[in-house]
Amino acid sequence: MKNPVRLHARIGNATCAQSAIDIGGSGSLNIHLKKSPKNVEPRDDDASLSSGQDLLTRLRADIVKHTFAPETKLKFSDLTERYGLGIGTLREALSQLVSEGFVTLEAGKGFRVAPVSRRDLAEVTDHYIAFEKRALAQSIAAGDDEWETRIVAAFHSLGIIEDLSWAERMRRHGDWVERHRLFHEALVAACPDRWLLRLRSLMFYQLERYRFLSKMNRENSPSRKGTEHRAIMEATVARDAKATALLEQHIRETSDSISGMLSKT
Amino acid sequence: MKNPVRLHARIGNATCAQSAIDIGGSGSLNIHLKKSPKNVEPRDDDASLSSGQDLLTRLRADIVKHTFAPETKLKFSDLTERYGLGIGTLREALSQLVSEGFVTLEAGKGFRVAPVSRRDLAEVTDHYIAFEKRALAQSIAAGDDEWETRIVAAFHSLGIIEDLSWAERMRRHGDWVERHRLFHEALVAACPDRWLLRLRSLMFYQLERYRFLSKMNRENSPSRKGTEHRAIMEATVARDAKATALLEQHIRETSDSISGMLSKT
DNA sequence: CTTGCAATAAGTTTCGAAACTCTTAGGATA
DNA sequence: TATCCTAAGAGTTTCGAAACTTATTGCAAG
Repeated sequence: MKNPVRLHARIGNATCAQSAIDIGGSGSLNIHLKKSPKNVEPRDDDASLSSGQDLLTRLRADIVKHTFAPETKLKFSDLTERYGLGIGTLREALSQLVSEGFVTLEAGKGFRVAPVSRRDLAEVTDHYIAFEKRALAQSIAAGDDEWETRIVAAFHSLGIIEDLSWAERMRRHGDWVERHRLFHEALVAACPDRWLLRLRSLMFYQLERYRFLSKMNRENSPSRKGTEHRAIMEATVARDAKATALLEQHIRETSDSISGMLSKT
Repeated sequence: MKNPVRLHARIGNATCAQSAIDIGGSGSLNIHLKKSPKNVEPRDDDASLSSGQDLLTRLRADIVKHTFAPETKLKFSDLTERYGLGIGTLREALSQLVSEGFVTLEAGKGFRVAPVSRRDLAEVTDHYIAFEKRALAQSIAAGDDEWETRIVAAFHSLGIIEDLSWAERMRRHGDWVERHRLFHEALVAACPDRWLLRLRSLMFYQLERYRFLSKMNRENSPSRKGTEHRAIMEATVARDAKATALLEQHIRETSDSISGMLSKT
């Protein structure tokens, strides 16, 4: 039970923490520069941030995935056991999630998962569409070869899962979520407006929480998604202005189907 | 040396009425609250926010006011002394400011005040204008008598300071900042889109940091501001659609003048 | 049965110390 | 002089316990 020596459990997994509000140019585009093997490097790769930042990613993912249902009370006694981290570290991560809108904090009553509603979904959808359309337009205007290539790669990676059978897709849903996010990030990666990317990212994660509902309850026209993604990808790479319209339609259709589910509540 | 009893220094009156610029130093009063087991003090006053949330406001205000210059390292040894709070509490507040974009965090290197730049100002300005224009339009469409009245009141309160002489205005600059914020909040208060208000607020505070630069360095056409505010107020209350155009011009002029200052850097 | 009110339990918030990391200074070696 | 190694110092990150607050229970009185 007791742990006399504090050992920062540094598991070597490469799940790097990408903050939803990541501004910096920590893009995956960066080519790894090989360093001389004889020299000692202060840090191997990009700073796999401290366990606190890692926790932020895990907590947000668990809320997005509805591991914690909306309005669930987040008790520290439960959280410390689940994540194996101290109270202070947990408070720090939860505070950031308050700023991002995933968690609410009432003085003296602790933290709760933020509620969901049809109205909230409608707002998030509208803002996300507005951000992503503008970011995509700017990205199309400014993107270079590397940007194009990354989109094609991300689309292919996503398509591998979308072409699977229903059962297999459900089994690898975690992968789908990750690759879907990377695909949309690749589309807008060349946008030079850092704040626009930041705001887009904020809304993306909010919407992802609703998006997960659709996967949990029912499957919505699976093959269609893949077709839409392809059309968006092709129009974008062709620098076709109608890419933004396709993107809007793609997002809105998904949100509308989710909104229908929420009405039952 | 040790302090066996933790006494939350509870200064018994309104704490946040005027955000005093001079917070540090030895200003902490030593109020001894004897805790008798029988006597309970349930109705001391309306319990204000926890000291942690209060700290968040103070820290943000100090960054906005350039009490901590951009890119300043925020050392806990300094902060604990200045705010009289523990490290954990400070980390919690700083984490939220990271999410809001006021502070950056590098693993192992601690917190720093986020940098400012001409480009960042341009982005923040554009987003803020877009948000506020939409929020104002929706507010005009949905506002009721109470909303109108609040705007008129906020404008009057702001005008009292703007009509003062230059020296007097500078002396009460803290009041001006507060009332200016309340005026703009009143304008959009009837907007039903919660996320739009949230995003607007985020950009407002970012812009306020830049706005403070203009006051610190030089005065920019003082009487004009008041005229603009009046025009915006009147158009809004009249539900005139050109209110948004006036608002945009008002914001952009301010930002442009600040941008000119930043170019020297 | 309902209400009021202690006493207890459950949970939150704060704090400082210890573990850990990064930087810098000093000195030895070639 | 330049380079590398070590150690001390400064600063950060984490953790759990103690102080504090809210919710629940138990019990007596109306």
